[in-house]
Amino acid sequence: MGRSPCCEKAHTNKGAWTKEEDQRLVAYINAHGEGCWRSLPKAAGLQRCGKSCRLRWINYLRPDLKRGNFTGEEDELIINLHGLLGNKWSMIAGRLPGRTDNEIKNYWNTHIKRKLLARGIDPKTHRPLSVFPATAAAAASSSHRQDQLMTAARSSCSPETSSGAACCYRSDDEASAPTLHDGGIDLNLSISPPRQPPSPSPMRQQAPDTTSGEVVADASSEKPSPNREQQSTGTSSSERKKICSCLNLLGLHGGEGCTCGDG
DNA sequence: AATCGCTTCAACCGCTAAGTT
DNA sequence: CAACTTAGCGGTTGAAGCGAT
Repeated sequence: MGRSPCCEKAHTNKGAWTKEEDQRLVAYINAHGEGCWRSLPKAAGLQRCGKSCRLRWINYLRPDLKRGNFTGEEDELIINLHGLLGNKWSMIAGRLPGRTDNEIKNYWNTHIKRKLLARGIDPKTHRPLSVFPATAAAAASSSHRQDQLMTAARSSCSPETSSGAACCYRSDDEASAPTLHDGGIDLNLSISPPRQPPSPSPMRQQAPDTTSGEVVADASSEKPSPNREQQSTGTSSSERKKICSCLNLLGLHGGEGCTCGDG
């Protein structure tokens, strides 16, 4: 598989976006809809690569984004979904309307990981830590911020939180999220159904409903092409069904976005 | 008030999957 | 069928913000 250069690096801006750039991008997408990110910067008069524009739009400028703190319910949902799907941030984001994969990923790394460690749960395996949390955290994490996590784990692992109760997979607000590590759910699942219903849009474009009605316009008309199945690697229908049944157990079954055939 | 260390998060990078030629 | 092209994903980075001292 060939790999093309992302963009002409010579004449592209990098770093933080300015207000003007944001305005240009929003104006362009409002007028023309999403799609064809490669040519968008030029058409919109932006000195950015398409990738950067796409990211900026998806993570920051999209009008349907829900900004602000995550709720306790969202926390638990993320934890549960992560237990099922692993680091499939885009799939997790697909279950949290108004949240982006990047946002969830950041939130996971900065808040939830620590929260789980404090509860005595390994954030990677979602199982109770069998050794001192900080040690396990260090082993589990490949991040360059291991030391920071360890520090955090130590500091937040007070006698109260590190005692037996902390190992429960329990929400702070007593949400009724099912327990994963002892609930009989197969934690080794690594694939999941598509997060969005298939859409007649270019390449792997997301379903319109995640990108707000007014903006999407007719992105699909710009470059009609067959559907592209969700990127999740080689998901077989039986695997999808398996995932769906797990999501069902969590009360998260995909409904229209589900491709397992169960609806 | 100044400095330092930690946390957060927007943005970048490298890579893969899948459509197109 | 192979090479090319493009969108999208996940990991990582670094600047900015913030609290502690």
